Amino acid sequence: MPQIADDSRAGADTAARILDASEWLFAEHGFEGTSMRMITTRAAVNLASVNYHFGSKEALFQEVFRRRLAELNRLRLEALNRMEAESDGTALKPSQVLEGFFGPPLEMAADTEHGGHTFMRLLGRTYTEPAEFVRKFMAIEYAEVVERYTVALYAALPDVPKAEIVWRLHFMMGAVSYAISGIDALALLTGHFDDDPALLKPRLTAFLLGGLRAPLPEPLKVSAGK
Amino acid sequence: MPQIADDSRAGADTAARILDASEWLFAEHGFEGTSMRMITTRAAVNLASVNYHFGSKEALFQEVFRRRLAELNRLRLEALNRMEAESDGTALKPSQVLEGFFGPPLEMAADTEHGGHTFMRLLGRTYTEPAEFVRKFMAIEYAEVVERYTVALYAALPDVPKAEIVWRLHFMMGAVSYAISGIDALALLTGHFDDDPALLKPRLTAFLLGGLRAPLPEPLKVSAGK
DNA sequence: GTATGATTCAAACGCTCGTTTAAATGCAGT
DNA sequence: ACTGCATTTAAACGAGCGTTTGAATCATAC
Repeated sequence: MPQIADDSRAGADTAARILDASEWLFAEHGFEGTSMRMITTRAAVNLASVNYHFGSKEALFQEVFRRRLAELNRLRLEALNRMEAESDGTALKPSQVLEGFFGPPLEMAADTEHGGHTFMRLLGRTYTEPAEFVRKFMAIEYAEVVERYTVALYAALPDVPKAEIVWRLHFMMGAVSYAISGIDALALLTGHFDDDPALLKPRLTAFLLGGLRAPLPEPLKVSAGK
Repeated sequence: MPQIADDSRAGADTAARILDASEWLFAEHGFEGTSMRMITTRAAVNLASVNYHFGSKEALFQEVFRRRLAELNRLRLEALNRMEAESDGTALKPSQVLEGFFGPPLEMAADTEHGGHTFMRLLGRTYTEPAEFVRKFMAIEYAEVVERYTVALYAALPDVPKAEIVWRLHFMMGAVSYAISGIDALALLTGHFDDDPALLKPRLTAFLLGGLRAPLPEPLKVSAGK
């Protein structure tokens, strides 16, 4: 094991190269489909260095998530804090809440130069890949952000039942996660997709806002207003 | 190799047991995470019988998809044919098109007794798992349904640019796929989810309709109307 | 320049993987 | 009862897996 996780040391760049290589490989082939030898070959480091620097393959996987998720959720909380400070106690608009929550991941997904896009693809597919050890870890990492943003959404949409809001947040996360990680899937299905990728964010935002503010479904209208 | 793929023969029930067992295991652990020995143990058959009946692990995976996807898309096309026959050439309502496209998978997902729910979880996670050999296969299997339904959506929403409709179909598929395959993910994130699962379909439909009919995003309004 | 401790390295560990083999078994039709 | 063929079975194959080992190498402080 290395002494400390310090960036200004000898093996620092080895560890970083492993993280970048494995991030891409995990996104491309999944956790089980990525072998240690694939990682160390791509990173151009010795096979044993993954275990030396991270302890195990599982621990490496978690570290890949930790460094990106921490940044992502920090940005989300910063945005929410800023908006709430500027609103003088009045409720935010739904579009503001959406921008705060989905803006950071969408911008990260648009960043193809620093691995952001790669990580968002990985995150998208990990939601549906229920590896026990990463689910618990994500629940912890997400807890504060989800709590803060659901409260903000309750206030932004006082007429929508809270359970409905939670569901719609769920639906929105699906649409976003899928839009990011599965873009080429649709290209395969439809063929023509020579469209400007910079338009993804406004397109998606408009769609999400429409869904979020949609009329309540019939079976709920009678017993709504919880 | 078995002579023919006939249900009324000696090994028919062995093949069916393998399909059911592997469907569940693939959904639970993914393709790479599921081993031949896990499958044959769960199906209570001999290890070699997978290769005997299906040829290889990959071929088994494809057969798991083929039997369910064929049924799913058959239902979708039937629904569309029926609705178009009853509409006397006038365009369908957006809600009808959505019901025809997303009704069958949602009902399949609600069926926990015949493996439908299991398969929809598997399908959801396979969208984001880009195993080359299954992507091409899905593209073929989906081609007709997507073509027919996009045309129906164009007619149902004459004011929305076609590119926008394709995008929104994409977003909707994400929301649905995620809602089906990732339900427990949200339960982990929020804690409380003792809600009636039968309400998923109306909730999701209301959300999708809202998104589908949302106002166009700002950057598009100027150059819209393609 | 030598001691010290972090890092890299080649090699090997035991294990599980998907697949193949050849013999055993079941089940017609005659 | 026997033949022919589909199916099942137990055993083994080579390959790749994640991890561990102990020695070689490097950087730094004296």
